[in-house]
Amino acid sequence: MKWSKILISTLRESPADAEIDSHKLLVRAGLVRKVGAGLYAYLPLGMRTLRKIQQIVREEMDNAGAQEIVTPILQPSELWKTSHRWETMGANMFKLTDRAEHEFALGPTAEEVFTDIAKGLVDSYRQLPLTIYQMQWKFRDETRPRFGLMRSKEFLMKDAYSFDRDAEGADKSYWNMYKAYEKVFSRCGLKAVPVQADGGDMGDSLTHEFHVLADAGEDGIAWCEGCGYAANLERAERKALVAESSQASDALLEEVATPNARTIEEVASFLGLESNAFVKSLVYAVDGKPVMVCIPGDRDVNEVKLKRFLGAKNLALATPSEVEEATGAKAGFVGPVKPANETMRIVADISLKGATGRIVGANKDDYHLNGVNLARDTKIADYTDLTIVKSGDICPVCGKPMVIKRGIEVGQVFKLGTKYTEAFKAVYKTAELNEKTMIMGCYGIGVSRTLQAVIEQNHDKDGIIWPSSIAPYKVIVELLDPSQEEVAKVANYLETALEEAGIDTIVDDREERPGVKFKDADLIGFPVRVVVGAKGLTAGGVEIKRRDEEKSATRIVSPNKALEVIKSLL
RNA sequence: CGGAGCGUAGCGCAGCCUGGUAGCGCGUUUGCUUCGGGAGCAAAAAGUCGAGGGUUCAAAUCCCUCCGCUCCGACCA
Repeated sequence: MKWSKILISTLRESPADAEIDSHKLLVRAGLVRKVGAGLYAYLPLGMRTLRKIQQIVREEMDNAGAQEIVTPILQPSELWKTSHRWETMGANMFKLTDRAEHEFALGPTAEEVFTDIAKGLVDSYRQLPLTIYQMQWKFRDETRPRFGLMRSKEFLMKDAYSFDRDAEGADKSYWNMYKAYEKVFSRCGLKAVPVQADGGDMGDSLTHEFHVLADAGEDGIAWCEGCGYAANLERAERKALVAESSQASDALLEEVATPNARTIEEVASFLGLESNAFVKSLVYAVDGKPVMVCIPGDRDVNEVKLKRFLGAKNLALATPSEVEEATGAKAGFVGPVKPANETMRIVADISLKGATGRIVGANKDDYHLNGVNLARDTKIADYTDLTIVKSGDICPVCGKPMVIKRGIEVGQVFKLGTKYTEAFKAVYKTAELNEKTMIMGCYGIGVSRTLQAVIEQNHDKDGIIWPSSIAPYKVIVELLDPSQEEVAKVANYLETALEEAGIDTIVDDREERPGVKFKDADLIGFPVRVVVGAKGLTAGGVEIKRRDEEKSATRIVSPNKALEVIKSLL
């Protein structure tokens, strides 16, 4: 294919609205073009790579025994009302009505549709297990789309759903998909690591996310170099060590005036103490009731863990007036010792169990309490893991210190149990003629996000470095002097030979100076570059080099040997 | 949704404070020269200055309203 016949437009400068390298390169290399916030058009080069990723996903799904179907983007509200997600997902969905006032959503995911299909089409245990999947555009009303394709309102997702007779079968389906995902990402040239994740509203607890480690990632991951433990910070645990008391355990309660010192740092510097001597107390509004949460002063609450532990539907920090009503003091001076609302539930982080000699808010403006023994002085109902893991925390598996990394989530596998099949009454007949509810799993890959993640993980200062499996074209032939007959002849010969060998090739036949062509080739990142020019031909042939090699690695090869050499480099 | 910033040619920006006929670089088109890592010269096309309203003899510039975009935060099956 000739460059001059393809809609390619590269930019010398980065677009002003791009922050991270992969986003800048997507636009500069002419792969996509922004249509609106979180909305992108895929241009010919971007489209080619997107299709190659899709093809890899498709092949691995098929290899894993999954069957491809496609379901409508426009989904009737009834399905969502059946699972009650019309309300719970509510604001994240694009909802619309037709002229007859029937309600619809643009599908943000498709558990409901697939469950409904399984309910309708699966009658017998003989039809199970079944895994069906689709690749379809998904829509989510993100409050803040960002980073190009990374978080957009419309994106391409592969979603698969498994239906099994029993828990054992569901387990098998889960790990089958898990393995297929490892293959997908490795074939795309990505180093993606599976990490334990939180199930959110989706179902029971077994779930893994596949992350591409990158500083630009939006998720934090606790990572143990020692044993390979990896978990999303939403879920990550640590070996909880009860922090040593900085003061005598039999210290008596003492009220200290701390005027205008609200934050832990302010009080600490006021009293000349370390922040971990403090117990941070926060009041949450949990399904309409106040709950106080106590954690070590140098830590943060993990609201995901808190929400799960409390079994809460809605959870948010209490408003200033709610805080005063519950404790009798303004935020900054609240604590677990005798709050105004004596029946308020108080929960504490596991690392505070048995803690003594602490400082807490006194539930009285401008005062704190020193010498607090939590067991003696408070009515804390539960001690459980409620904090966000920090760098240096102890791995719950092997006991070594962990580090925090950033990751881009490119896929997730979930065990759903019967959450949807029960709601839809998706049952099958067993051999004994009983009715049984199918056990479900769901498995997603962000196809368009994967495209960008590959760039984030494979680029340098000059541009993208495509893995050859998903490059828009595997080979670029730089025809340096299109007007010179001999040079053009060699380039045409190579184009034909490569295309006949099934290798996508683009010939840069533009009337541009060599420097421009080299810069563009590096920017777009074709895996192999073949330079055809008078100088090289005089020196013995064409010049071949991989994108990830230095200039000095260039090979000079006679045109009739070029195909062989190129194949060995892909 | 809270906080901050931006909107001027396809892209990147200046001009705005202090109102007076719209500018620069890149890209595009034409011609000549050049030609191995983003060439030079000459010429040209391209903008209702985000939209609407107001103040003024006069508004890109001052005021009001709205819209869009970006960043930080909250949110994120």
